[in-house]
Amino acid sequence: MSDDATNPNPDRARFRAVRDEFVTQWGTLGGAWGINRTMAQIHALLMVSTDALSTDEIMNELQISRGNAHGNIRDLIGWGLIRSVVKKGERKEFFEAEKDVWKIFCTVVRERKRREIRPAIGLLRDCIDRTEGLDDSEAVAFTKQAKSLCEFVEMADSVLSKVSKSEQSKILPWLLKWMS
Amino acid sequence: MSDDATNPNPDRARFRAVRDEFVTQWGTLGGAWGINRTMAQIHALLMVSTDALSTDEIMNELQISRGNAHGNIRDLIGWGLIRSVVKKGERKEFFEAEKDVWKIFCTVVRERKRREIRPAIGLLRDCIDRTEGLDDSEAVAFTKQAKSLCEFVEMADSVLSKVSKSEQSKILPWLLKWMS
DNA sequence: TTGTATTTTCAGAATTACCTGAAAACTCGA
DNA sequence: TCGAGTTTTCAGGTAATTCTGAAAATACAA
Repeated sequence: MSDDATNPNPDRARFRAVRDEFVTQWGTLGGAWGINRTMAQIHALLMVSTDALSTDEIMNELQISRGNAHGNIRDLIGWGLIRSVVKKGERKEFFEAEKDVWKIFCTVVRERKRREIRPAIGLLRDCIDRTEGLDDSEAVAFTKQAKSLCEFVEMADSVLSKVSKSEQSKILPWLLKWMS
Repeated sequence: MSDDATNPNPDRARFRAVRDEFVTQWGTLGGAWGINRTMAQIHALLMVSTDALSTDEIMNELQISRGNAHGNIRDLIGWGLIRSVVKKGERKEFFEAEKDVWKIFCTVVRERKRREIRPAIGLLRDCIDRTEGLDDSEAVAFTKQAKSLCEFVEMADSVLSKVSKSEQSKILPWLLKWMS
């Protein structure tokens, strides 16, 4: 009898251990960037999976509840980082992540712009509008600082737009050349 | 009698209202980027203050406890975003923020590189080392994806290093030209 | 329609992160 | 050395977030 049942490919076991550590740590890192830990873990898991996984498989791999898995999967779809796929002959939904790192980057940039950078610009412009011309030395200093911040954030916004809309093959050579 | 006591410069009151909203909202935005809300608020407050503030003044402005103010002030100093200054004739410590937006940006980039990007690179390299050459198709795919991620993060790290070490006056014109 | 598989929802539980306030430690002039 | 002013610490409390699990809703094949 083959020992596959009791002792399958040992390399697979070693791989699993590394993958699990990767998923866990990636989740922790996500936390530092304001991303829900579980959401980052699911994303990590799908990024390194060769095939699409069902909600149940994700629940099992990460040892989380159905509700938790479901919500974070929906959030990831909302971010555009994963998509649902159908497997023929299966009624379940399966999920797969975009694997291309440059595309992932562009997606994250686009969403963060929309969710956080735009609101920040709105806030700053509003603050400037409402304090511009006030007769108070502190107010004058405030407006000046708000304008500096606004200008900077708007510039960052433009740069990110350009970068995330361009082709990786166009930008990378530029950067590498410039960085030398 | 002048009505200064009962009705001081009304522009100052309007300014205060806007400033308070700015500080509050900036704190909320910080949350989305993994930054403690109070820390972001203190930073916002000091960024738009004309003079350095004491711990007690910060406590009063933000209505927070001494311990909370103290800890977050120390964290901001740890990030290099604010510094303590001495006022002659005063025993208290006062704090002021760097106001130059480009310098703030460079400081944040430097710290985030150190605290999060470097550890991410460490994790990825470790995962690659430990799965390279394993005889398992999933492991091969994992290693490949980890290499892509690692390459990307290392590139981002280099770019950020270059940008944050360069002069604003050198980078900005370049960016603006490139973006046109 | 009916039964089964699957997804979605959400109230309450659990966890985590954050904050408070008071006491201890420290600083420094007198 | 003393004492008032100031900073630091931290045990315990609070608030915010995240997670669970079971029930309800939905989808679909027969």
